[in-house]
Amino acid sequence: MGSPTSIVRNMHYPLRVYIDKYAATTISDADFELVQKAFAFKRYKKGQYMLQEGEVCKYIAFILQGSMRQYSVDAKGGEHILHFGIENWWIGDRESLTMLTPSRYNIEALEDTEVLLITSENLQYLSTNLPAIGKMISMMDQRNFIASQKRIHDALSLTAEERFLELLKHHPDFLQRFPQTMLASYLGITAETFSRIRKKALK
Amino acid sequence: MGSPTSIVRNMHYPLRVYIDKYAATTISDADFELVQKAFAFKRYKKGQYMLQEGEVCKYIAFILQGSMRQYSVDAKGGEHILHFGIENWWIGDRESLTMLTPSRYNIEALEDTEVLLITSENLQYLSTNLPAIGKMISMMDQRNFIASQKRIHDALSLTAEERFLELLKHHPDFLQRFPQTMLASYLGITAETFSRIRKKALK
DNA sequence: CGATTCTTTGAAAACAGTCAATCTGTGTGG
DNA sequence: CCACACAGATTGACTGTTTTCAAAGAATCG
Repeated sequence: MGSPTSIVRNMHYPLRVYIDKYAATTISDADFELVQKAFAFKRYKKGQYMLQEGEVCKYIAFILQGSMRQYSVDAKGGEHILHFGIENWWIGDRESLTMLTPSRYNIEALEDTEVLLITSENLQYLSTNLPAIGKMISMMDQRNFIASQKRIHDALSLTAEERFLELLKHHPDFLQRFPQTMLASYLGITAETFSRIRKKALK
Repeated sequence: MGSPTSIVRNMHYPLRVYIDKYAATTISDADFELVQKAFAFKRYKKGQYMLQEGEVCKYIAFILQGSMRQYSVDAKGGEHILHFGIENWWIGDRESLTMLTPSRYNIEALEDTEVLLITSENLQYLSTNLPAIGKMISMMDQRNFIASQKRIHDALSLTAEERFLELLKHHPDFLQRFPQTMLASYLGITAETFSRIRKKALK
């Protein structure tokens, strides 16, 4: 029999912490065995794509290490970043995953990245059979929704400079981690405007 | 015993249609009895508030008749509409409801409005005891999330005119139903800009 | 009707985007 | 180790879009 550490210290451990945190319970070793089996480990090299526009998204990823961006490309070729995924965040196109429709998004690794992938079926299975996972998913949806509401509010009501300051406040780490061109795209402004605002705001 | 029509034709009927549609099942009469008991009917007069900033949101509402707006007020007193609720849509502050935190939003009836209210506890209860409701809620969350993603994308990548055209395409009824000042606020532009864009786009 | 709110229009100012040039840092191959 | 290429960042001048302020006209409600 494996000692507790054989479960605690494995590569799925961050996911276990995440589940316990958002389901507000402690998942049993037996249940977590099921969870582990439902997720597949995968590495992406920097620049590699987890999803490309037009494909149907087959997995949602839990990021163990590294980072990814989810972005769309508009008619004029401009890229718009909808979401950055970092450690202990999820990334994937939920719409495409469950509706089985072609995705409008690209998901690309920004660094060498390690993730745990789960299919829609497995997620559904865990969700209906393990109450903790059901709870976690509904919390996840809710957090996503709340974060989206804030993002909508900010995008519609704040100036570029105010949005920059919000980013600085809530994700100061992003400033170190991602190139400014991408942060600009995330805020819905040009790289030039980002540069000017940054200079002005950090004086 | 009531005939089937006594269930089918009552005021909760639109909710039943909604559940069947989004849970992709037919809910039994017995289960729907439970649902009916969990919801409370309420009328709001035009201009009346279902929620005011600073209060904790106690209910989510399913709109039977009429319309509402959910909006925030910024530091300079400007109003920003996050969401319009009309027949067969939900309205409420999910964050405040489940976190029990004071809401940043106001929810106001724009017409005389009839709703079915449900508390967080009752929603939780139905969700865990009636599979159809659990399914419906997760679909609801997902639809909300997808709609939010689109709204973020539009707010960050489209010009005011393009956003107007999107509104015209997806919610042409809104143009008739809500004053332009509110539609402008929903799109994140001023009433003056809305008026000019409208004139230009509808020529 | 009168009062209020909503809509339109005009002119000036603020804001952000575009285009183009330069600068910086990084990594690669010679 | 240097030179070069490349991607990202900065700066300036200009353009275009949206806001702001102000005033007048239209619609709605009590």
